[in-house]
Amino acid sequence: MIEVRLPDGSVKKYDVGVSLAQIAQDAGRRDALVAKVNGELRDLTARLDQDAAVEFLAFDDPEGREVYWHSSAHLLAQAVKDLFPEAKLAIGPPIDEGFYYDINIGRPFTPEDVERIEAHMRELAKRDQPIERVEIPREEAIRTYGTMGEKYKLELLDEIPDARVSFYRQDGFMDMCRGPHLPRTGLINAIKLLSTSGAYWRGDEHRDMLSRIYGVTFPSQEQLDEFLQQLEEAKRRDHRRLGKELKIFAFAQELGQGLPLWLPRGATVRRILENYITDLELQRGYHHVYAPDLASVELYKISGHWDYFRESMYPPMQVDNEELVLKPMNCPHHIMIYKQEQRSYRHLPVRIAELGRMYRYERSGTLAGLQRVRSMTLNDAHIFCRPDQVKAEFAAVVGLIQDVYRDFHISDYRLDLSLHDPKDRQYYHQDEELWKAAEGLLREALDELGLAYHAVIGGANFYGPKLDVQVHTATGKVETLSTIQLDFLLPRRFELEYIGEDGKAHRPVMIHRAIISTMERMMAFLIENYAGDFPAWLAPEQARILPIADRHLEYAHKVRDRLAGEGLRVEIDDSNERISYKVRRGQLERVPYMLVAGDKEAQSGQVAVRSRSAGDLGAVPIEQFLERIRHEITSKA
RNA sequence: GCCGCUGUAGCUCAGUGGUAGAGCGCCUCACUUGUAAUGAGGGGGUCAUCGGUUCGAAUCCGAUCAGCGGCUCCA
Repeated sequence: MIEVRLPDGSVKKYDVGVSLAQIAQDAGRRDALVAKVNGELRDLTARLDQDAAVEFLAFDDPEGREVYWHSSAHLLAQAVKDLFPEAKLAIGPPIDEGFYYDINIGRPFTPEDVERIEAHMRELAKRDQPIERVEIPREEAIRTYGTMGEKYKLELLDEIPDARVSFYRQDGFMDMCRGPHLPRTGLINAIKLLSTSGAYWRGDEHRDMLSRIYGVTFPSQEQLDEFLQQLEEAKRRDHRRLGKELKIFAFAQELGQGLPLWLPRGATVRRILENYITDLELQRGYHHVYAPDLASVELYKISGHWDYFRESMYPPMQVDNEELVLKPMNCPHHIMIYKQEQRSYRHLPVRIAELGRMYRYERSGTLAGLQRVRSMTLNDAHIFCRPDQVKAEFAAVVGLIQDVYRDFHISDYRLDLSLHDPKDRQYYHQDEELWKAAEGLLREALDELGLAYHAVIGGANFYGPKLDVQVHTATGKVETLSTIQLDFLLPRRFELEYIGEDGKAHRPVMIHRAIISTMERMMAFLIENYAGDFPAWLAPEQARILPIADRHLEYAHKVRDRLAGEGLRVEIDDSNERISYKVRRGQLERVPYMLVAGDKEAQSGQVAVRSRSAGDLGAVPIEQFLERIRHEITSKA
């Protein structure tokens, strides 16, 4: 007999060899998809031969869902193999929201193919086949896959050192897999294949282009419907759609790809953002500068951008005896500003900031609305400091980020510690000592602040490691908003110095940082985060006066002048329309306040206030409304 | 850049080999209006661009450009 301990603390005795499925059934866990035995995920079909702590995971558990989607990927592969026996399977993992499988059938999947595959998956699921784990000797696996011509599987097998490898079998279909998996295909009820795309084998653009099919599955149709509805909701938040609707920015084919136009309303919001962050930085000891958009190639040869960043730069243009490029980064310029005077240790840190316009050649397929563009203005700054000041400066930047995020109500983010990949000799400078020093220092600084982060190998810049603040876009992608980068390299390349207490020259450390990202990306993020409803302090139009009839126009102008005189952004809807129509238009254009002005209001010096979110608030004196919106603006509510 | 999909009026979309349509927006007129659409009339598209097939192309084919979903890359 063995003892099984369940999460509720109860202990049950079982015969050796009892299946986890049996235990789940006894525990009344009909929703169990997979088990965790002594903290390790196991198939429900697995058997126990010694005492263990067992818990069961259902679909509502992230790990349970992962298994569910992993098995769904197998089901997809099985369906494809049935319909396209010549298909070569690559990999099919679960992802955050669903799963995919990379497959090569020698041509892309057509929408019709996908429909057939989806239908066939349903059929296979309905057959409710048991999913079994089998372990076979490595040699046998190589032989089998060899005769099947499964070249991707063979390559994967190459990297598995174990003598025996595990496979999962359902209904005659076998796939090499570590598992675990669902016990039966019948648990997969609601199936939707979402999209197809090309994907390089092993993510390497020099290798085979495979066809990837994305899908998602749920235990019930209701859950699937809800998921699909959420996708629709997300589309409504998409900054590309809202940006057009709300006349914030635009692209023109005649202008070129990735080159956004800021329309008046967007420009207004941008100006507020720029003033906001500039003021904050000035308060915190930054000095704002301006640098030209063009610079000599020489500058970037010194910095190393020419060697490491050239493919993201626009090609140089020859003018007279100079070779000029559009600047892809602001750091070398700020370095030149640092070098304008001899610096003493007493002057450090020197914090040089700029809303720096940059141009980067991004590959056309990567451009996305304002999230990824080719001309952008970065809320950039470079802090030149002594080594002993790095941690304090780092902490100050983190503090600034936290303050700013509070103002913008940003709470859903993740910290990535982006480190260099020593194997990538192409992109990273080769001084391992410098990497060690910079990365070590960054980790220390983070640990001292008690910040939770996760490390990303290969995420660093060529000159140093960084801390990236990652946020989600409406379409579910992850983008960097803020970044803090530690750099020991450029000070050396530019031979930066400060005179120390000892009267000798020392080398400063550089911190590159961006708080509200580029104006473009921040704008995209804010549109999505607020779903188009900018709070009053950011709204391009804060209030709109709606005269009831023509005879109220004069009063409307008086109100406008009063409010505009206070610095508010106010318009009058003087169109020949009924009030309900003007209200409707104001709501659709997301104006935070509408001020209705009719006979009553004109007589009493009032406005009937309508809030975008709360509706009709009744008539109040103009001064009272002013007080209300002023408070709302200063509190950034 | 690569793979796939898409491209019709300012916007959202219908039209699938036989000389271009709707709703909204825009303009004009009337109504002078009280919190999410007043009514009537009007203007507006070389159907992304270029080339081909055809008696005839928005429709079929090719190329180019742009957008979208991914891959790769990144603020």
